[in-house]
Amino acid sequence: MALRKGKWRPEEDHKLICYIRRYGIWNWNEMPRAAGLSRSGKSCRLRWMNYLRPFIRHGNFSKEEEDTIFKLHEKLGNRWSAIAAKLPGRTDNDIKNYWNSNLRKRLRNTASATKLDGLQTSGGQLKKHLSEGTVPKEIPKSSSSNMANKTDINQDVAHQNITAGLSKVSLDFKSLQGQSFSMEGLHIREDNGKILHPFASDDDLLGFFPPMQNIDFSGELQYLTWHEEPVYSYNYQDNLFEYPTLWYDEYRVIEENNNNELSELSGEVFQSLWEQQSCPIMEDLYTAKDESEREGAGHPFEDFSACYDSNQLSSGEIQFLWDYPFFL
DNA sequence: AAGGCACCCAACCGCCGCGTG
DNA sequence: GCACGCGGCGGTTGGGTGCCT
Repeated sequence: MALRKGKWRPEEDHKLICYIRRYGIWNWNEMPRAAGLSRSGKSCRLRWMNYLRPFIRHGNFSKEEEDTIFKLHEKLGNRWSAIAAKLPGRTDNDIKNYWNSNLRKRLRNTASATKLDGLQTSGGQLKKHLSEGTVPKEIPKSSSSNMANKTDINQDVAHQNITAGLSKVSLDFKSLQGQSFSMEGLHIREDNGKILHPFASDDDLLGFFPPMQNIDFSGELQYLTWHEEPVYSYNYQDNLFEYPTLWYDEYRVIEENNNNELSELSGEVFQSLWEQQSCPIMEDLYTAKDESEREGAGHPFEDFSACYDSNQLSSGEIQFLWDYPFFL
């Protein structure tokens, strides 16, 4: 099949995010096929690394970030990935683009202004910087205290990234009976002996699942983002975990009333994209198993039923291991 | 209104380093 | 030591958009 190129469609993003959240990143070249994507592995990797993975921010570079980029670029040159490593949430591609479209231009202006001033340009320093495109911008002294605060915040974010790097939860199997939970904070809900389905209104104990038709999108749609929140429920009648794939949508609608006043409406929507399907939780346990057991399988998890042992489950401990963090 | 132009940025391409057999 | 495959990186491209004439 011919590989698709160009802009990523929303449904392709859905597929990639869903796949990585369930199975993690195991091989970029094989992944597109397993995820049902007609994309190259490189394209998938790029899309994930630059746009889809958690904690990515786009646009609106702060003054502190700009200063940091200038400073690091002076020190490191065009090593965008090294610069990005110092700016949590920013990708090398974003920084590179921002540099090429904004900062470099500003730098040139600053450089010419300096030249015109006829001021001391020590030795061939400016010439060297200009040829390398690395003329440093002066860092305002007044920003030093702000920088210190920013650094602290960034360190916190970095710490969050590290601690979220591997999600691991152990639970006694029996304690899960009759309950539904998600990996995000383990939101446990009693189901009174019924199999939970988040869209069944009588199960909506916390009011988290407004039906789609009650959401008013009549205003100008400012943005509509989404992320998947996997919610498992354990069906103890059939001794199966069920894995209804959910999409947790965040939306924001800006509306203008008769007085030309803008008001904002925001909220959340849960939506199930596919039929609820039975899925032994072992599918995820399999991620922790020996790589060699996957050999020969067209898909690393297609043979997950081999390690599904209900006897062991009903008396043992459930352990969830994820290669990738769940979104906070 | 239409064409030309510059700019932005998402995505592609080619190269390189590293790990593995 | 060598070949190969994969992932990462930086340079570059090209489509979309907005501004100017």
